[in-house]
Amino acid sequence: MVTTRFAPSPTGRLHVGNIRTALHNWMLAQNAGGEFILRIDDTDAERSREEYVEAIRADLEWLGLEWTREERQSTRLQAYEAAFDKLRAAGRIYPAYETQQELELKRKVLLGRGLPPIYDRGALQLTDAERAAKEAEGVQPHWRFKLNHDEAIEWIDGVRGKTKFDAKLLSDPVIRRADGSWLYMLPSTVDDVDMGVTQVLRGEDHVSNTAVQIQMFTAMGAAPPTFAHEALLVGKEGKLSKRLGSLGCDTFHEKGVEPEAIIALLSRLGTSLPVEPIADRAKLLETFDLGTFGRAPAKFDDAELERVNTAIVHAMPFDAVKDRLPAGMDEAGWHAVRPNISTVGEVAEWWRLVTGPIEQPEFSDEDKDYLSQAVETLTWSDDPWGALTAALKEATSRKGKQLFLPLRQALTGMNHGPDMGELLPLIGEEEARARMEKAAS
RNA sequence: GGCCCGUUCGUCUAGCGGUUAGGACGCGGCCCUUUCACGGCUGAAACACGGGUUCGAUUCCCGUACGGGUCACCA
Repeated sequence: MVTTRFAPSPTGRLHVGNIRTALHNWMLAQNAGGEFILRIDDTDAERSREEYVEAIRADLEWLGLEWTREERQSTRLQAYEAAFDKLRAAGRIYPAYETQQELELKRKVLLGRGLPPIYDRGALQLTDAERAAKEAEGVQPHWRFKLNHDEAIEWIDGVRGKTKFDAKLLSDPVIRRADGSWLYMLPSTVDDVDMGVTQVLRGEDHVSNTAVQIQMFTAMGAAPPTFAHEALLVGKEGKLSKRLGSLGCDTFHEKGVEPEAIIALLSRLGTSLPVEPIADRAKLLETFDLGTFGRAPAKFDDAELERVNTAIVHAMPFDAVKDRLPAGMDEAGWHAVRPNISTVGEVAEWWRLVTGPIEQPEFSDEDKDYLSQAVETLTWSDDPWGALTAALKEATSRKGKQLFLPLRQALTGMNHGPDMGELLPLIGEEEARARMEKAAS
């Protein structure tokens, strides 16, 4: 049984980076017929907001990434408490009394001396008397997890291969604040154990967290899940997030981007597989493989998303869009207009040409004569446009642009647009006649 | 600054000692077409730099440069 999870903290909307890891975890679970857990990491009561929880659910639903289980860290406090007690009893958790300012200073000093800014374990040197003194002063401790410096940290990463870490190069992480609230590291580990998570796929920014958490799993007597860390997404300019962080589902929604376009792009970007406008998830799922993931940061480009979107829209069947089309637009209308749009929202601009009213340009006398001839020539059939243009070609010396353009302008008011052969039957004989007569007068 | 990862056409990448360095998207041209789109054909376009190792390096080793990540009482 494969179980994956997506664990956002509800402090903002989902953005491309989030969406990507959510998607990949979902795909992993789908391909294995396993579970995909949505875990709301809301231990930070200050920053977590209920509206974002709802937005995250709505975004995932919109993307079609349905989860099989939902969990919430704020409901699991007693589990963290139990793990904390157990680890503390085992000597793996110790109290520390430094203020944040002190820690920052220590880091600055180390950095200034060209040393890695690792916590010096000062709290471990404290005597019982010193600790008692701190407590007497009313200083409440925060708590750190004590890493085992002698234990080699090693795992086979799903995308990076064999990965090693030296625990001495890591700071003992603070896992709990003085006020009793929890930081990311321990709850996440406890959850992964309790919820039976078997595969953790997350961004490269978590590799050192993984090193720490592997020791936590071991300390809790649990087997760690398998880990995979994908390279991060960078913007077109090569810089991380900044702009990417603001590119969320809401933005895409507003711009008329189809969820399928986002899915198609994000499931292949940064892999050795080509990005293709594939709307069929089953196909995407078939080729999804962590082994194809590159280790270099992948560039996310808006323009590429737009291209994928356009291609996907051009291939969308009527049934998939009919609920979003203007009233009265049928399948024939959709097929006529679809090649001219890049987002579904744009159909309205073109559909207007069928329903009217339209605004015609001024025609020269010559064109007016031509158009009145066209009105007389017009006959209605399965293919009125073909018949009309063929007859006019025969009867006049016009050809090419001269032949077609005045007709298009009289019928639609535009000099470009959807295929007239498809458009004319939709406009209808009566309306078409009226438009041409008006243009000719 | 330490540690980790990376650097192949514009972009995403294949490559795993000898290849005309392949593909996809994009771009140019031609064909089709009233326009756009689609489709077909075709073209331009890349191994960061410097040293090794080797008969031979895109591929292996070292260094340099550049980029990314991390070293939080954020997740």
